[in-house]
Amino acid sequence: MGMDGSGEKKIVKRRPADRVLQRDPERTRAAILEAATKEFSENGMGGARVDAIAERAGTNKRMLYHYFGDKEQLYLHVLEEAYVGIRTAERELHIGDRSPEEGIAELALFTWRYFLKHPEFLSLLGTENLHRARWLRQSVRLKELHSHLIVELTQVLDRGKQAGVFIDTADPLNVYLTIASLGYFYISNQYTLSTIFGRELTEKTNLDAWERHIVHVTLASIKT
Amino acid sequence: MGMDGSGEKKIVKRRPADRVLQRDPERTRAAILEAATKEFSENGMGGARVDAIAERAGTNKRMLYHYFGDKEQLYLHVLEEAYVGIRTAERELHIGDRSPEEGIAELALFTWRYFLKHPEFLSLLGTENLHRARWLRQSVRLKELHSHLIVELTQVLDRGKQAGVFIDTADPLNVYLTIASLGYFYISNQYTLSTIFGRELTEKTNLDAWERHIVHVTLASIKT
DNA sequence: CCGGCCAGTAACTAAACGGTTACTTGATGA
DNA sequence: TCATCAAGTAACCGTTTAGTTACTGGCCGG
Repeated sequence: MGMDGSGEKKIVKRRPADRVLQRDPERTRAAILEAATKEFSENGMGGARVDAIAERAGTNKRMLYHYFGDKEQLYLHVLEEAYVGIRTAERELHIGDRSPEEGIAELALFTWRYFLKHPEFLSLLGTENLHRARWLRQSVRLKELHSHLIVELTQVLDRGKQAGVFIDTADPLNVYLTIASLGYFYISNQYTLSTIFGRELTEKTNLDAWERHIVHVTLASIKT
Repeated sequence: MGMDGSGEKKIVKRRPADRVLQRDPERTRAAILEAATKEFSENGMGGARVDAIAERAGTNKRMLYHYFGDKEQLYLHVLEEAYVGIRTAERELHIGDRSPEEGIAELALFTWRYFLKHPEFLSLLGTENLHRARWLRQSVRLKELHSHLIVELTQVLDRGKQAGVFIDTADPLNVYLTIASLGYFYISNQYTLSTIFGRELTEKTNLDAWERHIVHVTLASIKT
């Protein structure tokens, strides 16, 4: 909070509390991006409405086009921001700090909890895949934003193999995809699943049970 | 083929080969449904275009509204048809015929291969979940079309537990969701995954490897 | 203190969209 | 054989949509 540009000089800017809605490019830009994230994740690319985004952001279409060019570029920014979000969070994670088994469990827990906390990210992934990664593929920003997890995961698995606790055939990408699969499907398909099986999957007890299940399955699939 | 209504009576209908495109309500209806399945699975509910469906079906909008009411009802028919498709295929499956382990493996293989063969079903599931199962929930037809697999799966698991090959905590729904997760995620997210990991997931060798992986993971998670 | 630039507004436009109307064509049974 | 009704066509309609234009107002450097 309280960012006031490059170095506070002469006078402190007076900004009366009763008129917060003065000019503020960064605030407006951020508001549009947040509103767009909601709109796109709730309605997909085809269902999202530019007018709705402007209204949700408390501004108007002109600003949206001013800052982001057009609907597609705005969507791309939203998608990029979402990827940056999970990659940033991943950086806090150090799965090599403890035992290999604990490391894998930690990765599974992190992924599951991140998905659970950010359903809009899963929704955007779904939209992007519906369109065959049309925008992701043309994103220069995301091309240089790889997940470093595969590297770390490879090391953890190798340590586990040498210690004799993991099977030799355990593959890093497979482990990562397994964890992601179990988390993604449960959350993104909760509505059809709950309807068909007549069981509320988002109840606390069920969520906790699935969390334990993911860790169990992942470890069971690679343990000797 | 060769369905000619209720009982062939007096004369065989002459239908000259050089004028196939005569009146044929069933053909037109089916063509619209097929075209709609493609359009909805490729573009989602919001992105699908009624004009595009009519054109793909080789007919016009009037017929579409004639047979299905409006866009939403047409979408519901498409969704229902897709569910009927997988449920019908499931009926061929008898996972209790052999050993418990083979039964589970068979279920995993069936699910994976069905998903692989019918990506449009996965896409429709994605669209439906984006909209929080809005249409699925209001479908009377699908309410009485449960998967019988959970029942059969319960029996197979019980037999395995009694034989001492499966752990006592193995839960039918969890097993089913595990299998579905691993298949669904790999296929529906292939585009973003391939882009990010720089590896073509749909290459034959990778598909085969993942098929084996699903069976391995599923069994490893429930074996004693 | 003021000129130019940028944040912000609102009304507008052309095209696309879902859905309808007015009409034609062809099969069928009394 | 012809009245009837369903199948099928095409042009049309009102609304919504992404994107634009013409304008207002605040702020900062010279």
